[in-house]
Amino acid sequence: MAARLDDLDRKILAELQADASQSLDEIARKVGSSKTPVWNRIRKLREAGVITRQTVILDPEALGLEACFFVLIRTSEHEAEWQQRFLTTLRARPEVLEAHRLAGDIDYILKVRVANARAYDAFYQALISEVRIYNVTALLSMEEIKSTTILPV
Amino acid sequence: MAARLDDLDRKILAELQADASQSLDEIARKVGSSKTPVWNRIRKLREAGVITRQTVILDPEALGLEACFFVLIRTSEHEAEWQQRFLTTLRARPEVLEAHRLAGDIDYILKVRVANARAYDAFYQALISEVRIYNVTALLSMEEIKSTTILPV
DNA sequence: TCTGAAAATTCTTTGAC
DNA sequence: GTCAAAGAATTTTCAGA
Repeated sequence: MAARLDDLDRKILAELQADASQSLDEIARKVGSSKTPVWNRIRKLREAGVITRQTVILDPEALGLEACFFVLIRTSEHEAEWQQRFLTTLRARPEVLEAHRLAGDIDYILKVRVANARAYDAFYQALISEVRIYNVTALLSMEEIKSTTILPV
Repeated sequence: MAARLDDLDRKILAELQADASQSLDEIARKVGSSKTPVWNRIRKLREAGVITRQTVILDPEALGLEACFFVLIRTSEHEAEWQQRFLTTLRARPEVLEAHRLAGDIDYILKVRVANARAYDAFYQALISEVRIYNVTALLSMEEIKSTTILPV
């Protein structure tokens, strides 16, 4: 699964992660190469699935999404049908930014972005009405110390 | 802090979040407008800080970063100096993708991406050697059900 | 695989409505 | 604020080394 990347690939990925709006010329200059090779490598990195998509990062506060919760979920249900419904629900909800199935006594963790505590409660009520859940702990973020999409390459 | 956005702004933001490599013409067509107004709005959304940056999303697996941990941290220290050192440490560590200060009995949560369990342990040892921490619980992700940077607009 | 240049497309600005 | 057009810059392709 892991792609074989050389030093030039890594430099290009670092530049693209830092700022994807840079021109090819600019990236080529910074990584010490020229336009065509950089362009060919980016194309290959896309095809190989290393680069999945290009996007803009928005400021949640500027959109009025001022509350961030991490939700720890324990469930007594472990049947395929239940799990399928739970997954479908999570994927359909735009306020759920992350969802992971965990090892250990906590079964799932979610990261949820909403306008305020009331909006979180609406989400919570909707969730437990759709799927049976044994235990839920919501951790409210007071301060976002760090939040990055930049992976070390 | 929250910017006033109209329907056209929201449509543009949705398109940019979905795929920032689209041309202005394409975005304009999809949102039912034309190039110049779309361009002006994007510029204003940047200036207003709604759009913070443009980036590429990479596949962590393709980079060999196959382990994802959520780390729950309790500390007995609440002095400014300790907190400053802790924050600086987290921000400097590229494997820490998210860090939040929480309300409640758990003080901090981190999201950490590493190659494997051994790499996580190296991170953990480095962290506790740099700052005093009372209690740490690591939750290992078995499956990434959802992971998106797309905020509901 | 890289270099360099040409062709095609897109971005950005301008001025009229 | 919108539209259309034009100049500037960029992306993409394609030879040749």
